Formats: sequence, structure tokens, C-alpha cells
Amino acid sequence: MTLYAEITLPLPLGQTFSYLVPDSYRENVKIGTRVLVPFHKRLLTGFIVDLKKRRKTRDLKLKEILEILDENPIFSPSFLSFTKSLSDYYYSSWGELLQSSVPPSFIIKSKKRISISENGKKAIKNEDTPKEERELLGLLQKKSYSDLFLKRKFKNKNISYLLSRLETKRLIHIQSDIKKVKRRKRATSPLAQTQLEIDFSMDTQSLQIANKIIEEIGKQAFSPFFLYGSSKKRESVYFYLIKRILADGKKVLFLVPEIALTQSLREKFERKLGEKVALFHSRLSESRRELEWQRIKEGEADVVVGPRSALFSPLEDLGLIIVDEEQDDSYYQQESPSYDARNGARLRAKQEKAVLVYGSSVPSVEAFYRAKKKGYLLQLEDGKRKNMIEILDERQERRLISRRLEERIRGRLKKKEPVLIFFNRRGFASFLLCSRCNYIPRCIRCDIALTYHKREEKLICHYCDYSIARRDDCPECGSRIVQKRGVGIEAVEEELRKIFPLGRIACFDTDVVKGREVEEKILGSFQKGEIDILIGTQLLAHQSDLPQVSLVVVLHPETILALSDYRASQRTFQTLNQMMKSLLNDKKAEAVIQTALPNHFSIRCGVLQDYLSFYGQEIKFRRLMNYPPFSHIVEIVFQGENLRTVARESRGFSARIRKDAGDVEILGPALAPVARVRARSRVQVILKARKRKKLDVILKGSLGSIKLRKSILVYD
DNA sequence: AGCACGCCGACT
DNA sequence: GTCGGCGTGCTC
Repeated sequence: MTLYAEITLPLPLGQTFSYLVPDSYRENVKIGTRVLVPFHKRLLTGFIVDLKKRRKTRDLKLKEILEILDENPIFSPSFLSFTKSLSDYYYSSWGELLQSSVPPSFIIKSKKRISISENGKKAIKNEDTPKEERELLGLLQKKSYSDLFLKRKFKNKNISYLLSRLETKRLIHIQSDIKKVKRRKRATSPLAQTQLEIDFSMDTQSLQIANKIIEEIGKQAFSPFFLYGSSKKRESVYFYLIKRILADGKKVLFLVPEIALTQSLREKFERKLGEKVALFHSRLSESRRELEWQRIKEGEADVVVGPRSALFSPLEDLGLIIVDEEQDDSYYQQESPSYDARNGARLRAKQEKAVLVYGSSVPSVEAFYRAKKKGYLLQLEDGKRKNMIEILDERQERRLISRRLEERIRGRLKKKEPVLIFFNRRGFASFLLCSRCNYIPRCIRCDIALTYHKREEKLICHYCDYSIARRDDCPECGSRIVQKRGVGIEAVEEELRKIFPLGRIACFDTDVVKGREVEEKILGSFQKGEIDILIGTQLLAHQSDLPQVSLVVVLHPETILALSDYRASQRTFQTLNQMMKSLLNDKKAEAVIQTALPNHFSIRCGVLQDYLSFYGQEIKFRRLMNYPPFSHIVEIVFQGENLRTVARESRGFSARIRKDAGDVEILGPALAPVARVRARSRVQVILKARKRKKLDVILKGSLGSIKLRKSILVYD
């Protein structure tokens, strides 16, 4: 009897495809292995997700699997069903998720090799051969190239058409060969032998909480917890739990935000867990990443630590998943295949019947609400901070640095105490404006004004990095009166240099910090006392080892609130809270906030690091507006080169779904907040509903009908 | 996502 | 008249 394989492919298609299993493969075909299949004139690496004795459709002539690439499954049945549920939840492609779960070298694609034929060599000399064809043949005369290379060489031209024409004329040979991956010999574990730390001491209250979680661990059932408390306390609970899980012979997945895995944290994990730990971080090379993947697959790592992509580590016998710094948005992958690793962790823990522990001192309001409601919130008591906080009302202030603020800084500098200033806008001025004709220089590919950068004397687009040299006159009317509007970090720096001409001042932003060396150099000299005033953007606030100072200044945090997003308050709160972490915890240390919105709760609570008050107010707002966690939001962004097509497609789509929308709110289509990025117009449709199920019902049938490039984001 | 087919404008 | 632009549709 014939055997049929259901296969998902790494394409944004949202369906599986059936293939025939050749008789020669009948014995060794398995669910969860990679296969090479012919698919519409090309070869792709797919994944077998099911094997059937009966075919799904009968009016279709099926193709055969070309090759089975794995002897043993690389995905377990439970991993497959976890990734399937994740793809359903985020409307992203299962095949793409599986593809991103394995090292890139595991994905084999056919590669076309183009070489010149004897006829082709003759044709070069022939005057009748079109210029374009001769150009290509001339290139191929020296050596053969891959189609990818040729595509890049002939950028805008329709190369595939040209190639097929030349092939029919027999001027070239097109050879399709498969890029085989050589199995690398595994190197011996590169970790140095270290003295393991076995001190897991903690206070009685933390111990109680840890034991509460441990009770559940024995039950072999999915069980979630939210650990609310300082990072220090959380950490001691985590390591206690890990120790217990490992003693049971089970494994641990430990997720951290993208930038969190700094040297010091890495060392801590290695000190406490030794060779049992596999660490992923952004600076890991491709080959090293693959090596770690193999180690985990072979069961040599008991604990996997890494950012959101570590969610897909091939761990078996998973007993515990930890998601630390739960509030961090880097857990959400917006690019395709999109998913939220926090929710992904929940789905995986459910599938594996594992214990799930979220942790944060400033939880997202969504997660905090659910934890409270479902009764799995665990609170670690923390000591109160004792700092002086001053919020300066700057609604009347004209100066960038107010008199009062200037005095505060001067006072600290006199005592030789360094000062940290946060200001969240790159460049010198947000935009330039011609006084005569009101012309504003804009990006040619994006729908935004160019930012003026004084250091480079350039106008730069912050969306696509397009830049032009700054000129003194207006390109529209020639007027020489061009105004600078909207203050950036460079203007703050200039102002401070005027006020404190003898002060040693430095900036910490993406334009200065290019690479790890610069970053370490600036932070290092600040630590050594070689810098008096350090001014930083979010880039500095996001550092996990922030320098500790006695005066922290925040200039205009209300700019974050201006974002058109229901989470703007949460962002503002979190950013300010983060900035306050660089404040020394003593009575003499103080923070000064200069803002035009001194009474906004996200600013007040953020500065005071008062999470519970913030939560209390924010959750009221969310309830009132029916935003998550009280509803589910799906945002569909249509993208395309010409606005007409994008508009037509999005209008058609929204008309189709409106027909049976019921009580689902449908907003738009409307231009996205930034209507054009990298020469692509963006139009969005937003769906909002109390029950997630209702969104699925509407979108299940309709999403497939969208022909255009689209991205779908789920918020709840 | 690719890749081919098919229908309308600016050019040797 | 042809080339070649990209709108449209399909891939087991």
C-alpha cells in the first residue's frame, strides 16, 4: 500500500502539502524528519509532520519525496504540536517556525549553476546577439556562476526570463545542484573547568515561595507561576529551583531578554551550572550556535539559557521554563515568523506538562492581571528604596537645562560626583524647517522628516538610514533662513558644554556607540571617573549593568508617551523605572526629572519605581478602553510598492471580513502611523474582540486570500 | 516566497 | 510592430 507524507514547507503559506513516499523509503520514513521535496520547479527542505495510509485529496497528482535527510527525527511529536499551536496563535507559518528551530545549515535548497555552452561562446562574437545577452555571456566566459550571484549582478533586470531564453537558445547550461551539508565533527566541550558554586542560600520567605513551586514540580502537570520581586531575590529562587529540577533528572529552559546576557551574567551561569549549561547570545558565531544546538539535541546540556529564539531549543524531558524580565518587549518577534516567546513558553510548558515561572519586578500589566486573576502570583517582599526624587515642572521653562537643574548638576560636579543624564532622542534636531516656504526635508523612501545630525553635518532618516549632506539654504526656495526644530541629544550635549565648559562630557547613543569596543570604552572611562557627565538615550537605559551615580537626570520622558499605541504608558513607566536603576540606593542620591507632564501617572510612578500604583491606574484605563488584557487585538499591516494596490487589497479584505464580524470591532483600513517605510506603503486593519475565538473564526478563512505582502501582529 | 503566464505602454 | 513592465495565480 502506498504511504503519504504530510509536509510543511518554510514558506508563508499556512498549509501542509502531501507527498508520496517512494517504496525504497517506506522503511525509514519517520515523522519529524527533514525531507527534500520538489515544489513548483524548485527543491525545498520540508518537514514531515504526519504519515498516512490514505490520501487527503484524490483529484491531485502527488509528487514523490526526493530524499530523506535525517535518519532519526529532529523534532519530537510534542515539539511538533507545540510549534503548531504557536503558529496557529500568531497566524505565522509552521514551516517557517520549524525552519528557525534548526541551525541554518540544516536547510538545503537547490542552487542553480549557470555555465556557458560552445554555442554561447560563438554567440558572443555574433553581432545579432542582443547586447544584454552578450553582456551575460561575456561574464560567464571566465567562469560559471550561481543564479543568485547573477541576480545580484544584474540588480533590477528580470534575470530569470533572460536565463530561460538563453537556455532555449542553447547558449548556456543551467545545472541544478543541491548544496549538501557536511556533518561537522564535534569539538570537545570548550568550557574551562570551573569551581562550581554550590551556595544557594536565601531568606526564609523566598524559600517558602520556592518550595511552593517545587510542590507543583512533582505533579507532572502544567503549572504557571509569576514571581514578582527584585532581580536579586528572583535569581536566588531560580537557582534553587534549577538545582531541584536537575536532581530529578529533568531539564530547564531559561529565557532572558535579548541584551541581558552580558559577560557577568554568563559567568554567573557557568559558575553555578558548569558544563551542564548551554548559553545562547547574540554574539555567538554561526558555527558555535550549531555546536550548542547539537549538544542540546544529544542531551548534554541540562540548562539552556538564551533569548527568545532559545524557546525552540531541542530539549527533551523539560521540567521547568523560566521567563525572566517578563515585561521586556524583545520577547516579541515582529518579523516573520512572528511570535511572542512569553506566550510561546506557556504553550511549550503546557505541551510538556512542565512548570512555568515568569519573573519581573515591573511586570507587563497583562501578565500581572492574569497572574492575580488566576491566583498564581507570588510576591517576594523587597526593601523600600530611599532616594530623593524631584520632578521639575517645566511647562513654563524655555531653557533646555533649567536653572534649578543646572544648580543640581553643579553641586554634584563640585563634589566630584559623576552625573547621568537620560534623553531619548538621537541627533541634533528632529527636523529642519524653512522659514520662508515651510519646506521640511523628508526621506525619499519613508514618510518621515529627516533628522539633523550635527556631528556628521548630515540629515539622516531614522527608519532606513538614508542620508544627505546638510546644506545652508533651502533646496525649495533658496532661502538661507532654515530653522532647527525639536531638540536631540547632540543639542543637549552642546548646551551642557556651554554651561560647564570645563566639564568632561560624553554621549552614549547609537550614533556614537558603533560596536562593542566603543561601548566598553565609554562605560569604562565613566566608571573610572574620567567623564563628569554622561548623556544617554534608550541605548544606555537598556544596559543591564548600569553605572551607579548619585544624580540621575531625565529630560522630557513624555516623548515616549506621544507614541500612538495603547502601551505607551507602560513603555514610559518601564523606561523610567529602568533609568532609576542607576541611582545609588542611599539618602543623598537624587533624581531630577524635567518634564512638561509632571502629573502623568506613568512618569510619577516610573520615577518612584512604584509598580503597584502604576498597575492600579493602568489597568483601569485598559478596562475602560477595552484593551488587552480585557480584549485581544490583531493588527494586519498590508505592504506594497504602490499605494493603489495596497489600498485596494486592504479595502477588499476589510469589506470581506466585515460581513460576518458580529461584535468584533474592525478599525480601518487606515494608513499605518508611518505610512511609508523603505519605499513601501503601509496600510493597517485592526481587529479587536473580547474572545480570541471570534477573531480566529473570522481570520481563518480570510487571511489566505491576501495576495500582498503582509504582517500580522497579535496583542493580548 | 518564488516563479510563470498574460495583458498593456514606449521604443529599436 | 516587439520588449518588458508588473498584476494574478499556483505551488502537493
